[in-house]
Amino acid sequence: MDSPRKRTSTAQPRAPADHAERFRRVRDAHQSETAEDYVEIIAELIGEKGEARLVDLAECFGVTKATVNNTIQRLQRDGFVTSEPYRAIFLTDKGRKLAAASRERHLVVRDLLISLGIDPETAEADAEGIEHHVSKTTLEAFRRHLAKQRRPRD
Amino acid sequence: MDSPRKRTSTAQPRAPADHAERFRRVRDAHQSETAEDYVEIIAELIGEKGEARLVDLAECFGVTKATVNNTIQRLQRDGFVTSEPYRAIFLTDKGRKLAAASRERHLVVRDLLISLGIDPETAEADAEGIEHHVSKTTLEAFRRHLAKQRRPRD
DNA sequence: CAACTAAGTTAGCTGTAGCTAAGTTAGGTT
DNA sequence: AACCTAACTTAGCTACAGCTAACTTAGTTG
Repeated sequence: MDSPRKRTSTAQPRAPADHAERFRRVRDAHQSETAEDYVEIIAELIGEKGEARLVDLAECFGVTKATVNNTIQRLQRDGFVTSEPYRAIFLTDKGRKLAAASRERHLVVRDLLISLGIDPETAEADAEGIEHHVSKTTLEAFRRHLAKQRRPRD
Repeated sequence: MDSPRKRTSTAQPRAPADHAERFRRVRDAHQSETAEDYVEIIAELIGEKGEARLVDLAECFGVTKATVNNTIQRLQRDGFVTSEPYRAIFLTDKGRKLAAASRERHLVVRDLLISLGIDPETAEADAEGIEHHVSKTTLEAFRRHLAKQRRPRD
């Protein structure tokens, strides 16, 4: 017996080194990353070309078609996309919502990095990894900072 | 035939949507995350108690001892730690170096978040996920921003 | 309309990262 | 010295995320 997933909210009296919960959250974020990245790109492709093909996704992510196929099946299972054999991939409502939120967050993160003097190239690249770990609270703070930057004297 | 891992630096003439390289970097970051998190915590435990026990790591990360055992074996294989059966875990030079760098980066990221008005609690939590995706360039920019904050009139 | 090709699928492999359950070992207690 | 118990290990499972190789389908083109 050894189950670490229990203490979801036992209100430990200020655990000495409560890393556990934080790491749990990072692990959870990793779970959602793939979905977020895929729906974001799918939305982009649909916007650009009207549809998202498996081969385009493979190209975009730099992985094989087989890998994309696997992932799409998972995303379909989880209700983010619809796809029929040999046909293009489309987003469900759930997928579209996630895509919009992800995109917005991505842009905020990227712009924040730029606002700190990071070159757009690097900002774009780092935002890709960072975005998935930015909590609501932090995202809000980023937005506030950007707003402040835009109208310095106020 | 379908290998996406080839184009390491073929200097494509400004690829239209060169997401691929970015995503590749995010995947690479994920690879190193575990190592960074572990050596950081191991260093901390050694600092506090003189040694790092498997059971403490399990507690810290909120995973089972079996999982930690696996991970430690991988870290040993990769030359970050030394460990003998039923004994505590210690860092190699390589491990210590990684731990120091990770810790420093972690602190910079956390402090940057705090400097943007995020509460320390959240900053600490988000830093945990974000730190692994902060490039050298970005880290430098973070440091500059912190330095500027500390002496506003200059 | 036949055939070719690009797109998509399937099968089967690897490695990481988690888990449970059951077994060992080391070290402290009696 | 014997024995408990906590710490550690091992075995065997799941899911994700990648790969290659081989196959099928759809769509274009001669």
